[in-house]
Amino acid sequence: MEEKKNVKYHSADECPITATIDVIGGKWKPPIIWLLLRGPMRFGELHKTIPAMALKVLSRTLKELESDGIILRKAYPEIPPRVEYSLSQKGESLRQIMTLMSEWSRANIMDEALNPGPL
Amino acid sequence: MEEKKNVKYHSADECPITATIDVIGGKWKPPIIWLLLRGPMRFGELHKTIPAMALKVLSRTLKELESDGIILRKAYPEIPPRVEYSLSQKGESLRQIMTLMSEWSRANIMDEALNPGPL
DNA sequence: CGGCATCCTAGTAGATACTG
DNA sequence: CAGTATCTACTAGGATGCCG
Repeated sequence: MEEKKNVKYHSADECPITATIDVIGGKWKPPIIWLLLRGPMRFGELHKTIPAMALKVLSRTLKELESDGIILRKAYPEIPPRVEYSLSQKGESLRQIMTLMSEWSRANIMDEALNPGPL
Repeated sequence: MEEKKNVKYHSADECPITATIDVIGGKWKPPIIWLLLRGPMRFGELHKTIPAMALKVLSRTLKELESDGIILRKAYPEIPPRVEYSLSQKGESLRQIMTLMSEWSRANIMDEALNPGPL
C-alpha cells in the first residue's frame, strides 16, 4: 500500500508536474519546442516563424532551453555567422507529452465556442 | 502533404501547447489537479495538504480551474459550510498528460544531480 | 468553515538601438 | 546573421484583514 494520501506540498516545486512545466512552460517555450520537434532551425528562421516574439526574448528563451538541456546550439564559425538549434535527446523525449497536449487543446479548448457545455 | 513548414505564430496563443499550459500551468494548478486526480477534496483539506499556498491564492486558483471547466465545486448548505472540489470529465481527461509529465520529471529533472550528462 | 477585497511585490515579457 | 544592453510594463503570486 502506498501512502499517497499523506502527500504534503510545502513548496510548489515538490510537485513533479510543476517541475516539468517550469521547463517547458512560459509564454514562448512551447512554440519553440513544438517547431524544433519538426527539425533543426536557425535563429533567423525561428525569428521569422514567430514574428510576434521580440529578438531579445527569443535569444533569452533559447538560452534557457539550452541550459535546461532541452535544445542544442551549434554555431558555425563562418561569415556571416550561422547558428542552428535542435532538440537534444531530452527534448525529443517530450514529443509524446507535447503531442498529447496539442490534441487535448484541440479537443477541449478550440472547440469550446462550439460546445457551450451542459447547462 | 501537409504544409506544416509554413506555420507562423503571430501571437503566443496560436500554439496549441501554450493553450493547454495556460489552463493547467501556473505555480499551483498542477499540484491541485494532481491531488484531485486521486479523488474529491474539501477546501480545508487542500489547504492542509498545500500549506505553502496562501488561502487567497488557493481560492483564486480554484475559481480559475472551475471557470475553465477543469474542476467542479459542490457546496453543501450546512452549518458549518462544507465545499467539495472534484475533477470534471474534462479534468479527468488530463490524467494521461499529467502522469507522463510526472514520469518525465522523475526521469529528467530529479535525477539530474546523479547524471551530470555527457561531458 | 470557506471564502472575498485590498494592496503590494517580484519575476517575465517586450521595444528599441547597438555590436561581433 | 545572430545576437546583447538597457529600460519599461504587465500580470501572476502573496500577505493581511473582514464577511456569510
